[in-house]
Amino acid sequence: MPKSDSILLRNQVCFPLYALSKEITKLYRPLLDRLDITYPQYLVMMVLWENDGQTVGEIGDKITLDSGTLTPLLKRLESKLLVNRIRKSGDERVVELFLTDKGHHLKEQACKIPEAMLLKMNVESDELLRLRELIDVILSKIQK
Amino acid sequence: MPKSDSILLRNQVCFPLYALSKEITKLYRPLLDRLDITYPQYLVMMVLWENDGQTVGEIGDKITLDSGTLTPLLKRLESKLLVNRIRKSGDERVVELFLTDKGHHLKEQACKIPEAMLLKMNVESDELLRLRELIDVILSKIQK
DNA sequence: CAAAATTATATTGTGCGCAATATAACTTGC
DNA sequence: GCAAGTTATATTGCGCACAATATAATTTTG
Repeated sequence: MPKSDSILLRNQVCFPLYALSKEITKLYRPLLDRLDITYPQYLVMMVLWENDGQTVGEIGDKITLDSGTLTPLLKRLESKLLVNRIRKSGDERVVELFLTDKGHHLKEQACKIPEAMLLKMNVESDELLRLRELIDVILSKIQK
Repeated sequence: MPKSDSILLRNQVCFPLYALSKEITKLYRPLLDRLDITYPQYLVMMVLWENDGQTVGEIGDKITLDSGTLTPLLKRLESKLLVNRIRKSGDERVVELFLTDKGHHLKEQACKIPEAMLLKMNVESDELLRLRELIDVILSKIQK
């Protein structure tokens, strides 16, 4: 590729990635609207469904979000009555997140989302698998 | 994969994509800070470097952003004296964007960014090419 | 040619995303 | 045991991202 072409949008690698990420969030939106949560909120709920009672920091590590994003997001989940934010006795700096009954129950509805997304995306599962493998390789190289 | 695993974060395909997109924006940031622009602003500038004098709508189509995002972003580029927003004579609804001299000159610095990013990402160019091909396939399927 | 429909951008409101900073609680060293 | 350093979350400020709506200009239609 001639050097003069390197600044053209169509030759960028990261732009399609940015565009695809946004497109997929848009595909999730109508499904998540029915649960009255957003995509980042859905990520937090998945983390808690797998393991209830995690701290803000543990959740943030898993979904790569910092407290500036998580604190207000978690307060919104609390105002929707999906989680409780409880300061740890013994170390008052730490806030632990616990699912409410409503938060636990939401999992039953959420379970249908992955399959619904596969259908909406209209993509071969083989392609998705290759995409994930490739992304995982690149992510691990970048993050170290 | 058992159905009960489908809601686990580690089994999601879209989460690594979301995470990688954010990571890459973070890699761009120090490079773009030197030009005093953000990643979405950089995308707009690339579109204008390739073809000056495009409308808000044309720019939005190319980088998949709507006027709610672009109008304030373009005003920020204008306040940095990188572009001029000029209402088209003959159709006052249309705003055309023109690079200033400063905007044109910024391209010379920006030309170094793609190569710098490749170095920072520490990824085989072969892998990046495969990633882009895969993403393009999936994007085209989703967007139709 | 005037009312209705369409088009293009702008505005508003909500929710991320993140850097920088603040605050409060805990731990360590002397 | 207390001052200094560290840790965990919270706050602030700015810039996207996008849905919903508004506004204004143009085009279409009867």
